[in-house]
Amino acid sequence: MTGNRRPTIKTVAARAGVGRTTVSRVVNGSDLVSADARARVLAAIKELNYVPNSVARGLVTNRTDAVALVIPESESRLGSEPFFAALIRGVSGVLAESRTQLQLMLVRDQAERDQLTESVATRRVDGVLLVSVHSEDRLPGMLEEMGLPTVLAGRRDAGERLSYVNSDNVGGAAAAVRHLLEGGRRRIATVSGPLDMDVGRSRLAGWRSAHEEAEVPADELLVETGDFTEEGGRRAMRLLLERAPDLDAVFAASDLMAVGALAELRRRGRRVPGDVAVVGFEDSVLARHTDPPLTTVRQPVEELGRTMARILTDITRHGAPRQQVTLPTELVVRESS
Amino acid sequence: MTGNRRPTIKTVAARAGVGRTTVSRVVNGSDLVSADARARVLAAIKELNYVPNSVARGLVTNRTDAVALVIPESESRLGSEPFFAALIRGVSGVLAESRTQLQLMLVRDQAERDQLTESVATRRVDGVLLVSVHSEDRLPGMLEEMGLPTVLAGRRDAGERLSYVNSDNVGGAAAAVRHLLEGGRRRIATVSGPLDMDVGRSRLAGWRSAHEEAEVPADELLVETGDFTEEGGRRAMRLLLERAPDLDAVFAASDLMAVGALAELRRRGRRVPGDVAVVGFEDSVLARHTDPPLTTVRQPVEELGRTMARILTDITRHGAPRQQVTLPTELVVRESS
DNA sequence: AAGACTCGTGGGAGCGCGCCCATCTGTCAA
DNA sequence: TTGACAGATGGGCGCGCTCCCACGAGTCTT
Repeated sequence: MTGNRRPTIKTVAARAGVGRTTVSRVVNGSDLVSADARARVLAAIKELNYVPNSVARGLVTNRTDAVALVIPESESRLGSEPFFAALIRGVSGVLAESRTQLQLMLVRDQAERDQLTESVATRRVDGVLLVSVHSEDRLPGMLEEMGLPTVLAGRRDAGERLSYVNSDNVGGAAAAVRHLLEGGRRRIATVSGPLDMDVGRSRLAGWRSAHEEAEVPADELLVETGDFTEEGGRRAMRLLLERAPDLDAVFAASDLMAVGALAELRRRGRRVPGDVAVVGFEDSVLARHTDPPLTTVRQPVEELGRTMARILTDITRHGAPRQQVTLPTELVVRESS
Repeated sequence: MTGNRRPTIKTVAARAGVGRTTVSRVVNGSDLVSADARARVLAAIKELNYVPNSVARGLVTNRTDAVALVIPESESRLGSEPFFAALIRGVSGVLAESRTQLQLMLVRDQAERDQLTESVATRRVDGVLLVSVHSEDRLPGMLEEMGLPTVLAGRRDAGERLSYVNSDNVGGAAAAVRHLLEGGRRRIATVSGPLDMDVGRSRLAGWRSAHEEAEVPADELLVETGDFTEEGGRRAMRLLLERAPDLDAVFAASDLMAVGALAELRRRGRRVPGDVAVVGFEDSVLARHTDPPLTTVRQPVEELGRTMARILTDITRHGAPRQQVTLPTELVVRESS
């Protein structure tokens, strides 16, 4: 059984008594084959246990049936992980349907990021999914310039021209703040995300717009920037408490930062939600396990992954044009508010 | 810039005024090239922005410089995710060094699993990393039979013949139970993992051996099987409490099951660690965020991933023989015990 | 009955690359 | 001067596949 090489299309053709082309047609589902020939070929394939060599096929078709998912390692650290796990799950599900391979690329530093362009240039993938792009990021542009279809998770800014799938960050943040206002809170602080990312700016904009809408002045003293990590949330909370001891609520732009804020509040002896209400963003697994369970804005991460994969597939397989999609978010009220 | 096709080795050869072979030699680092020719080729490569087509190369070398990481989707659900995230991080780090691509394959069901063999047979990868294999799993054997180097995370049973990297499950579990015994506990229950997995059996064996060693009888009534999920941990805890209301400690074979156990204990009004001490296994991010913070056995997951990747690379690149490695575990005492 | 189609079929060419082997150049010893 | 040899170089070939196009056999039309 072992020892002799894998059968090629030639072997199968000989076995079935037909030409290579006919075998190729059967394998690729062309209907320009007689029932008789098709049957013989299929039999031969089964007997020989033939599997087409996709590398050889890729050489001539100039396609690989694989896409890359690029994730910056620095931001996948810590508990941001649930986000990536859910994303991968969504992406993977859709890709499996279209028999497309998923190349995972964790990018640690700039060096690896540069290398990425090259690695992608060797035509190992038909398209790229890009996560957490910063505003000034040049990678997406470079990829498009190379003619490689690209879909972003989130956008670089409001004027994004590439394909992307985004959550309704403004709407979600506004809903969170509105909820706090309705609960009678008036000094609502926010731990924002990095302001060089659209997701950070948008969630902050939602915080502002909800205040505006309710005609409650938004005090800029109540804004502190975090970096989406637990430690960043803790640090921001500390600064906020020092600056505005009278705050009665916090909207953190991520669950993980909310966890940090909770820890700092506890350390300072502030009760949640008694003294200070806390709301996060994402509804990761974390949110159900904090003490108290965290009110948060649910972001459909898995659906986001699915949509990204679907758009990319549409582009690579069917030549579809660029698409920009925004998915709705939803407030999940638990006990921290 | 766009429009004209990517340069091939031929283009570069013409540009540099040398033959294709010389370009190939330069690209692949052969030293049978004069300094002069090498310089000209390198210049041409830079000018034309040439990147070798790895698909074409793969066709002739019969290598892809890619490996697959296969993860059963069912078990990556819920909060088991930290494990996979850390594993991926470790694997990815080592692979990046050897410029190897990582194909991620989430396998949802048996159908996809069958398809996997085929997909792997198309020679898109040089080797396979396999996670959470059950004892009767035939996939590893099939892969090896196809001549595809395979490294397992964990082993199928004590007599495993394939390459694997394992944690010291017996030792870790024994250390956990020993710790509980030293704390004066005498009725130590355990929520085991699935017994059709070596990891489940081994951690249970550790529970037994620590009892034996301390000459404390191990009551089989205190054993209940879980499935590594939070809900499974909750269910097992419920059954244990009904069967043995006098238990004063629980060793859960995973952090996630420990979380479930904690929830059930709280629901029943048992205080932790006052009434019942709880110890988990893995030391995932979860463990630091439970209430109270969870004592657990640390498993070096990222190192496990690194080691797997290293072994696989040694095999595919240098023809190294099979290797079987067991990594040490370490008890991390927090407040739940 | 002969042209005009349609359908099924298969061989040749070529995708971009690495490797084998023949060729060429220069150097050194006899 | 000649032969031997090492170093440098390039062309042919083939990896396994898809696609183009030519060809034969049957069917339909006028």
